[in-house]
Amino acid sequence: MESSSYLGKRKLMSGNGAAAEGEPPAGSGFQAVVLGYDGADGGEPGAEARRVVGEMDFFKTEKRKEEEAAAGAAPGDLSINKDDLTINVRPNGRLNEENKQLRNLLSRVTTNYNSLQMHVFSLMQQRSNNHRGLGAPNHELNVDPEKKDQEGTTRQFISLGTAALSDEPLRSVGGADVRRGDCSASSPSNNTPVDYSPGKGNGGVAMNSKDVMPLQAFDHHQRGSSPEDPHHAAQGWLPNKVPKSLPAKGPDLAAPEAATMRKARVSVRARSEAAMISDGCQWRKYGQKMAKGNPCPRAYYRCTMATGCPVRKQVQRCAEDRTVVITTYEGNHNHPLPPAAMPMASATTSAASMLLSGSMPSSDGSLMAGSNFLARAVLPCSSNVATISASAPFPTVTLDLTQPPPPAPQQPPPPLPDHAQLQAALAGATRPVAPQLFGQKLYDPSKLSAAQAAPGITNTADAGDAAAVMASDPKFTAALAAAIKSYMGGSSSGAAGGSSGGDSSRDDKIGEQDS
DNA sequence: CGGGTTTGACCCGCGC
DNA sequence: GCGCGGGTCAAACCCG
Repeated sequence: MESSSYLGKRKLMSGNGAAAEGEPPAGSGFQAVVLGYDGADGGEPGAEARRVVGEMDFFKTEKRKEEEAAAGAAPGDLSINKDDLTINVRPNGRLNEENKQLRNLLSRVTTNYNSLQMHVFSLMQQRSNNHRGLGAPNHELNVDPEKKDQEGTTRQFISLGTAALSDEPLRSVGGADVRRGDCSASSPSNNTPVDYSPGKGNGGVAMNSKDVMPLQAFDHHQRGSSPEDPHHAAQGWLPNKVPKSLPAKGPDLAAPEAATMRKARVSVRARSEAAMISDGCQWRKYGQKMAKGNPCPRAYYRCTMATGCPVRKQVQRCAEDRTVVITTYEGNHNHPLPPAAMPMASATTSAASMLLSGSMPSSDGSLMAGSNFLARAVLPCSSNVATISASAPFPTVTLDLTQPPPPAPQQPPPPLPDHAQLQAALAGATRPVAPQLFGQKLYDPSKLSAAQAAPGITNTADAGDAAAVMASDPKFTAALAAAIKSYMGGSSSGAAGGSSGGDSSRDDKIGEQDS
């Protein structure tokens, strides 16, 4: 194992080296989560990272919702207010804990939803500006770069909040001793304005509304798995073999659950001619292998945005339809997240976290039922986009963006000129929707050309933008949540995870077919 | 020359 | 115990 990581040796040697594997940038105490960095902008991580995005305090809103939910909830009650939607669930009394989880779930979903929508909004705005020239006269959305930056930062906060929120329940899931009641304390939803200074409740990383946002992760392996294992903590990314080969890594460490959580994956299916969709992150290919049952090779990538980033992803074309690229994410980033990577990051993070929290062994039917109900109520627009693989070894959320969307749920069209195209993008994510219009450039139009002219990075332009689009799709998140809920319900009813098979990303999926 | 990719070997878990 | 398949390693190679 002392081989450290490949990255450490090869690429990160300078900073991390075999010896320098002190600790992940974000520290091992908590897990910063991010998915993605704009690789297309590639070569300029610093510059990219420096881009500031706007800011908007969604946490307050989020917190308010939570508070409302909590306040309105008499002991034994769960009241959830979302806009005009009110859900009252009256569990059997012993579900308080689960109520908390539900609230967290709701928060995550809601926040993520908002985040994604904001991002889409931003995309459209950017697109609009780009097309009309940045000086588009007093369009209400046409703001100067600085303001844009602020907005972007806001978005980051949003996503950060999502991640942070999503983290807590996971901890609950992960450890028996989790600080369940700790949720509010460690999440950004404190009284104080969002403050991510180091050492603050969320174990945070100083952000100061600048640059990229570190996200707390749903990935527990580092935080949860073994604080007492310095190597792991320092390692950054854990070779799969580690957990596998350490079955009893601390008999007292709730190994099975931890292992399961650690392995949660989020798979995204999208049509793309490019070899790989760009999700805003920089990746380094470290292997390729022919997978059984698929003539197309599977490529293995590792995030290279930061030393020791544990995130990996697999890219493979679908055997049945080679126009479909299946990207499977695993792990959480341990470094700040650039704006361009936020959509995918938040989506996948939420997906994994929801899945993980939902797969809680102690879950009983009532929780499942409640969750399902919740999901359907809050996310009425969910379609059969998200599915969850019940096949072992690891729970995998599959977001299928290749399928035609169901009858379009009415979405209040933003008063934007090019809204039609965006709508199309959101509706389908099936076609290479105006790929050149969206994507990583959104936060800094001036970088557009540079970004596009950045070859040599494992990133592809068109597919990448398409990915950004799909990741921005509210349905993306909604369907995901619904699918997870559905999955959870199925699991609780005893039909859980009953399959086996080779391709973990495709077989035996329990999908969200209704709603 | 630095950084990324390729590719065969190796390790490990799992099923038979 | 053995074989298979997934995942990773790391030397060799490629490229700008």
